[in-house]
Amino acid sequence: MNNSEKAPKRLLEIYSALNGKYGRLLCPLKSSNPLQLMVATILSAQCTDKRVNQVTELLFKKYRNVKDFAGASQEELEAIIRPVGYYHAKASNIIKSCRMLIKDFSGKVPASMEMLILLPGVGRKTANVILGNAFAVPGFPVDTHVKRLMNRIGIVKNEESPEKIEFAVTSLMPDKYWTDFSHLLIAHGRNRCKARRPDCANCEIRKLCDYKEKKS
DNA sequence: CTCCCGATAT
DNA sequence: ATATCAGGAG
Repeated sequence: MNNSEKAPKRLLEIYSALNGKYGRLLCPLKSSNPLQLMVATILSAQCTDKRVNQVTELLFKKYRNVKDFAGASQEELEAIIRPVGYYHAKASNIIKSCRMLIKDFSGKVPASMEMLILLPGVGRKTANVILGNAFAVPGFPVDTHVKRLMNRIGIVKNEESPEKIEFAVTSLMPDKYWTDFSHLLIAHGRNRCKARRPDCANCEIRKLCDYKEKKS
């Protein structure tokens, strides 16, 4: 018994309390391969996964592989992804990233953080989504939900950077839990611990959380 | 730090 | 009308 065994206790209790409450854990982004997951995750910035999935259904019929995306017309790609917002930057990043995949990565999405974040439009959050969901490599993506919940629960204080939150959680929890834990936090953030009107009265982890709902 | 940006909920 | 959504780049 040492400190490294005691430290993860609180996060593992949260994990256990949430596990199974939101059905089977699935990646919210519909995709059937690493390339599609990379594209879908680039599109997901500041947009609901529901809308991303609506767009990708059409998108993946028109563009079926890395070469299709690398040779895509900027205008045609923008027209398809427009509903997700930031369409100019996202279309540009997808085309540039796929050209880089062909030029520098043998046409394949790399399975390492250092390589993934070299791709335009791919930061640590997107890279961790790809690692965890496409390659089964341990990754803990910190999105808006994870950031909000980790602050409310009290794992971190006062809106620390996503990177600090990522390192705080990954240092307190065995890597085998990271990907599933991120899915649990996202599901909980969407259904219960919402940004606007958190349902603390019915919260499964009320006892494990520092946040108290304000009564107006 | 600002900017990028459309669709939905409140 | 405003806040929010699986963020990232300059």
